[in-house]
Amino acid sequence: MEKYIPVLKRTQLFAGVGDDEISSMLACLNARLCKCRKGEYVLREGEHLSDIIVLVEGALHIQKDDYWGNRSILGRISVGEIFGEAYVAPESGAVLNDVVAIADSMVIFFDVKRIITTCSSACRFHATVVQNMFFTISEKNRKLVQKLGHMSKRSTRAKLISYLSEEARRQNSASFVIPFNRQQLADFLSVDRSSMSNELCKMRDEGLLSFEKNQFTLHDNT
Amino acid sequence: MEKYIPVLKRTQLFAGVGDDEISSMLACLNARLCKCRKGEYVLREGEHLSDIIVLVEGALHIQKDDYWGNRSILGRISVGEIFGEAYVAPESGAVLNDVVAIADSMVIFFDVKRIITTCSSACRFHATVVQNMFFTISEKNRKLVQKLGHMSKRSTRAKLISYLSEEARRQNSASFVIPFNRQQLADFLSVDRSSMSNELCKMRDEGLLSFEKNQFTLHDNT
DNA sequence: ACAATTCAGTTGTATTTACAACAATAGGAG
DNA sequence: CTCCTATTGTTGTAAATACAACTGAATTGT
Repeated sequence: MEKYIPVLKRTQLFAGVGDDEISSMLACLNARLCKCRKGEYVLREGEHLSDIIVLVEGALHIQKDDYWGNRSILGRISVGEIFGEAYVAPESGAVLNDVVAIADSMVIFFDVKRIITTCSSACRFHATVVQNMFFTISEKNRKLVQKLGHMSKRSTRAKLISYLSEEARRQNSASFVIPFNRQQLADFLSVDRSSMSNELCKMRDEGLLSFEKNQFTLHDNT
Repeated sequence: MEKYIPVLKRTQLFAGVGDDEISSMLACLNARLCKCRKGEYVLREGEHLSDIIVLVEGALHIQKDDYWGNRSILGRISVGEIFGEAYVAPESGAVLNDVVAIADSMVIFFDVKRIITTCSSACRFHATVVQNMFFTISEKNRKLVQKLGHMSKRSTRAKLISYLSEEARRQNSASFVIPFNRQQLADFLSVDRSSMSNELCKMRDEGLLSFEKNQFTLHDNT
């Protein structure tokens, strides 16, 4: 497990914690290293979970099969990311998605109870990790709320307006760069790329905004 | 502030904590009571926040104005609920929505740093509150992920299938009751009620499922 | 029993979207 | 330079949705 300390050090969860401290915390937190070959399940829908998991090698897919067996891929987990944090509350019930290794992977399980129950004294940085974990989940929460705000709009245009308004505000400028190309933006907003491209051009022709590649500018229409 | 201890006691945040302990924690956590008259802003978009807030009287709306000034109401906060938890991470940036009192209200602000930094000994239940807060946010997170899963489907039918499959699984039965009427379900999935009703009936006619009022049954189509 | 209200389903139409297919452009690799 | 690919915009059509208006059933309150 020691092998992965440099990786852990770069995660949000262990930010500000030194190598030695991480090493001692691995024991304190009852960390368990787990190898998953490509195609194996890290989490299976219906399981109950009381751990937070960190991916330290490889890559994972979050996927889901509906009642009739149709599969859809909801997201990807990359090295350094944590997952499973949404299921650790006693009342949260079973895991809702499958998590599958799409390459040979290594994950580390941390017992949540051990994390939130600050230990006596042994590891000085335990409190830091608790804070890190809290902030990580808080930040995830914020991103989810934000995305849900865009997605709850009915039309492609409304979704675009919601997203672009947000970015303008976040970057504090009517002119800003987005971190997506057209296909990625369409995927992010769950709309068809060509329809979205079409709508963007209509909005441009109406004078609402202008853009070039990933650079957008919103216009006042006062 | 003492007046609201019975309310606080019933919140998720203070579950399992006695009246006396809550009383002493209010000081320990640097709780600040704040009165908001109807129409006043509890949080304003763009603010920075380092507190978790509990509504103890009244009701609030979460709302948002886009770049061009169009307002939309994203949700309602009722007595006992906590909010603001998505913005307390140092890297999370400014608040993204306005929170407005729709009735004369009372809210209590808790400094997050005080909560996650467990104090020396004074309040025995501090650790319990930390765990409660963590689980509350974790659970919120789970609900958001789940809803996002439904909302990311393109068609009304796919959204319904996603939602109903989930409920069937959660209640561990192909036959189950949903906690919404048709209008509420449509709002939840961000679709038009009549279109949804139409689609539900089509699915019923195709033999995919059957329903009566809020009781749904999914059929195998093997 | 009666009126009023809420709720679910139905229908028709105008609008919007998805989808497929294709054109134009830019950038990179050989 | 030329080929290849990725990206974006464009168009037409079929399908799905929103919207408005209405019906009928169930519920509630008087």
